[in-house]
Amino acid sequence: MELNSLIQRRLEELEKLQEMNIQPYAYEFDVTNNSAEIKSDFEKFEQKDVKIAGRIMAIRRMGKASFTHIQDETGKIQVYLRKDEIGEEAYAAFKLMDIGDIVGVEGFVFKTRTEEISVHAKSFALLAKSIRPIPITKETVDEEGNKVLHDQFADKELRYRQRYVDLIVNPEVKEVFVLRSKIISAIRRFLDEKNLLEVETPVLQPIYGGAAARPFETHHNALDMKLYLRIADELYLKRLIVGGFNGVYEISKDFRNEGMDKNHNPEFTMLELYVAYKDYNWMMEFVEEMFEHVARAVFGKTEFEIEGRTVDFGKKWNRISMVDEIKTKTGVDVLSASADELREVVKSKGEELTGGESKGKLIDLLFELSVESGLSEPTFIVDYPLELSPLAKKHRSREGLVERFEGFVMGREICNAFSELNDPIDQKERFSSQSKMRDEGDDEAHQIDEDYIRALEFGMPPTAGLGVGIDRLVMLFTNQPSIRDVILFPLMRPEK
RNA sequence: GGGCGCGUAGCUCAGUGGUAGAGCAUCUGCCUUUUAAGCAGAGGGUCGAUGGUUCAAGCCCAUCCGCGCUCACCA
Repeated sequence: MELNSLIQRRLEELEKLQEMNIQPYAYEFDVTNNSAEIKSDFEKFEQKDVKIAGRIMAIRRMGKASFTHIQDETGKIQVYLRKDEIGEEAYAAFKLMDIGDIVGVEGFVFKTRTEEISVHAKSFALLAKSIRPIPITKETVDEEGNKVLHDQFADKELRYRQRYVDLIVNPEVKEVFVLRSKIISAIRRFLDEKNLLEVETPVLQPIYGGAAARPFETHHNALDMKLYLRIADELYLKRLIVGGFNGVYEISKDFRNEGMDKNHNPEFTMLELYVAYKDYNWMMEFVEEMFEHVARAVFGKTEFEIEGRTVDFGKKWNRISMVDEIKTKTGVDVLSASADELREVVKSKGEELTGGESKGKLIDLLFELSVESGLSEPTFIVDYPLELSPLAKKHRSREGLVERFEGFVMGREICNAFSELNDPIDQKERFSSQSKMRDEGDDEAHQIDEDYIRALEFGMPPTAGLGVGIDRLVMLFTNQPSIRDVILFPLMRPEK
């Protein structure tokens, strides 16, 4: 049947209900219990009165009695209604109910002949009429006791565009977002206990910085000025370290005007944190502790099955030197090699190059080609080429490197950290060379932030900094294949 | 941006050039412990869009739109 006529029919039912003096959009309902607690503690509830509310997900009418399943926030429960008990009028009204309607039920808890825990209705109330049909999914149980879904609402486009429908009919989706919320609060609790201060820094920035990425641009009318949506929080948070906070963090959206795929959404959630008087060695242990804390607090365990492999966050992470590992895998000493020599090696790996790549970029490529995909265990890649890291401090003992690490799990980058560069003279030089790269056409090179230099000139203590992509972290812990599966409303092209 | 694939009823899908289909959902009737409830009947379509080939297009061709997977770009 055509959608409009399905809606039309429900609108007619709505009118009929109004003629029966039933208000189809109620103001409140006194809910006393939810489906999960009734089912998990049946002995306590048996024969006791409860008031539950939720969405009708299935109706089975059998003349003068009916069964319906209603779904609340915690799950589904069956309701049994009899004409001789709820009355002629109420039963007539129930006949006008549809799948999707939101109702409240008062009744007592019992088990049917087939042992299903149910609510035997004494009365029911329509709380909100649904006039648009929801996708119908049905569930059976196979011989081995597994749930089998029929006609599942599966169109990914519709699921992302109409997430509200996805959440109604695909309960495992709701699970993921509940876990996401719990993961983020576990992180907050951990950081608060470590005496870090949660702060908020500008989303709208006149100069963007803190990462290599293209920004979104916007315009402020009153000041008639161009503004950028932040690509990172980094430079503002470090200004706060200059200002005398010993530890700060921010969990917030960043925006990058770049491609979209299963690891990238234009807006995404970042955790950044900075701690004074610490370095990147300290930060590695901090990361290990934080991941273990989240694993235990949210999941009560440290071992996870991810893509068929076991990952244990209860153990120390591997630590691998970036340049040493490249040398082990390829025999190339990237520090002594010239850019041209590296270019040849990368080409021999079958990579196509444009010819304009910097030495740092080539090292990064070589690393990706020879090492990165093999990193399934939690691993810190340590000590990056200076060219790739304009905000990180030079390595205390190794020429050409900075004190930086990235954490990888299952071959995916999950965090990025360094001993923060606090030498204003050095920082100025790094910005200058970034500026040269911009002039040479690298539109992702950093802008010069004079005010940030000024802040460093006042003096910033030695500081360790960390960035964690929260969406990717959630993907990891919930075993979801795409970033769109951990973002409630991922960016989509407009409809039509 | 490249490659591959998909787009048919509200949902899940079949339909390989000759009268648009199935299950669920919807509607009518029967049915007081059912459960993918059952039985009997009925309605429901711009086959993503536009153009082309053909006597004839859901099907073949082209272009466009949207989505998915993948590669590239990108932390």
